[in-house]
Amino acid sequence: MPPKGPSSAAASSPTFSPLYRQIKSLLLQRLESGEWRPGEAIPSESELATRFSVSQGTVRKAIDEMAAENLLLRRQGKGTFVASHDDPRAFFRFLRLVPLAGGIEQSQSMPLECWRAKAGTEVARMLELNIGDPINIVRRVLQFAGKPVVVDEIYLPGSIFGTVTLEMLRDYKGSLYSFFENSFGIRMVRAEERLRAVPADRTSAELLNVAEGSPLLSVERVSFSYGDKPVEWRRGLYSTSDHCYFNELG
Amino acid sequence: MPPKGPSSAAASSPTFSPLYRQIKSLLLQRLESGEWRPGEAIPSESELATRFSVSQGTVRKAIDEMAAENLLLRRQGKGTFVASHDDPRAFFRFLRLVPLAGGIEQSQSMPLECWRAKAGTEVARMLELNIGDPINIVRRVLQFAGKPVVVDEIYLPGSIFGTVTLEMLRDYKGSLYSFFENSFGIRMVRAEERLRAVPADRTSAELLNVAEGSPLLSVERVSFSYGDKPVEWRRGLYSTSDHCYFNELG
DNA sequence: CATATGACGTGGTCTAGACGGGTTCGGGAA
DNA sequence: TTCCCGAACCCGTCTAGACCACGTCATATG
Repeated sequence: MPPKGPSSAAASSPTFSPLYRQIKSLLLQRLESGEWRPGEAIPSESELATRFSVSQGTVRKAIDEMAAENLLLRRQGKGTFVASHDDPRAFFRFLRLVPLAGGIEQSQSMPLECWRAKAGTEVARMLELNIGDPINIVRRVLQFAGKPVVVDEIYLPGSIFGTVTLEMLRDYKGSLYSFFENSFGIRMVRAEERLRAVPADRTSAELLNVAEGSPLLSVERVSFSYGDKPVEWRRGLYSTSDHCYFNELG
Repeated sequence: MPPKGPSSAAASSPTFSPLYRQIKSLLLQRLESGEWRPGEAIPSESELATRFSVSQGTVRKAIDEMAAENLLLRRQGKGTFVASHDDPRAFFRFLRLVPLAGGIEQSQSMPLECWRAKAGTEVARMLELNIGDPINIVRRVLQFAGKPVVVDEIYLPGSIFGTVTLEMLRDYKGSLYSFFENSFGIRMVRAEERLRAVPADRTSAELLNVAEGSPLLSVERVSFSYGDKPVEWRRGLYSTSDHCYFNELG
């Protein structure tokens, strides 16, 4: 069979994209539709190749890109799997807090409140909602080695999360994103964070056991699911007396 | 010619690495030795393939990885180039500060002091030096739109930088890393940052035009050159009233 | 029953060759 | 002289097929 490629047709068209990117789009659709769920294996490279009528190398290149974006996880000898927040490796991708003293600590989430409300202007803009749309708001404290280090306020669109209750949060063992994934089928893929230094307000100071007005690290985050759809906005206040936010610049 | 690969010899040896990684190592050596300088083009894929007696695809895979690490820059039709901090794209990789209001601002570096000293315990540990080794210390202010936003203290090993003077810094137009690259042939490849919120000390507060004790973002950075060699340690205090530290979590 | 052994399916590596698309430059046509 | 077009060279894409390394599982063997 002669190479087909993007020859004759569609070449140099304004919407042209190479074959492997078209394959990637198809795979992304499958992920987004939930046809393959987090943790599950997707079909083998050779099967996908025959199914899409392309060579194995083309499928491989599509999967390579998706693996580089942490959407898929390749395991030699076993197969290719949909990435999941249940995987311990995924934990530290979204929580960049490390102890100043070194070592690794286990974190524990302590939900405080959880209620339903209507989106204000800021939350609506961040989550691409209309003002007044139903949202869930969660307030929680994150502890390291038994000491409170982070106080979070988390906003989730009601349209896709339905109703979240304090009980559900307290009962779930594991990270919040793992909870979202298993309870609502929503997988966080990417996030943008904006960091500032701010003085502690009264209530946060009490929760974190620091003096009112002392410097805290403010971390505002928008998380995106498949297709760059924003599905979470949160603001965290980090006490950085014993921990720091670690970041790697490539 | 039959595929050679890692067959027969060296397979499953403890120090085994695939061919394309060996090629990558060879290319890294060339970069490290300065045989190919930043901004220059490296030999074409086909020439490297014949030179190393491997297929072009193997060279391609080695270069792909290095391009993903921002060590090389591919340009279709032109060639493959050694990444350089002169490239405007490299600017924002190492300065994650963006205006809160949006938009893009030009930054300007204002060197304040520059002197030679001996490494203390902390700097020596960070830069893998011996205590007492000569170092250069630079203090500077970074302005955005004419307003001071960052005050930096920068430590550079004297063994590789020689002596840096205030005049050199003031005369150079461009980023600091661009200066290091062009004046000393040292290219920063990677960096680790640790962020905390701290109260402003007296001198920093004056330089940044904020109240003493007000919250500042402390950013400690170790920068690495080729071969993960630490070649810079710095601490910056960021005023985050009009700017924030932007980070993307993949 | 417990443990080797080997077949089989998976991703990982490598090769060889073809063609597409971007860039540059020189030579021929207007 | 100016402009256009093709050659030459680069990276980008795609194919086809080979073999390797890893993991699993059924089966044979003690």
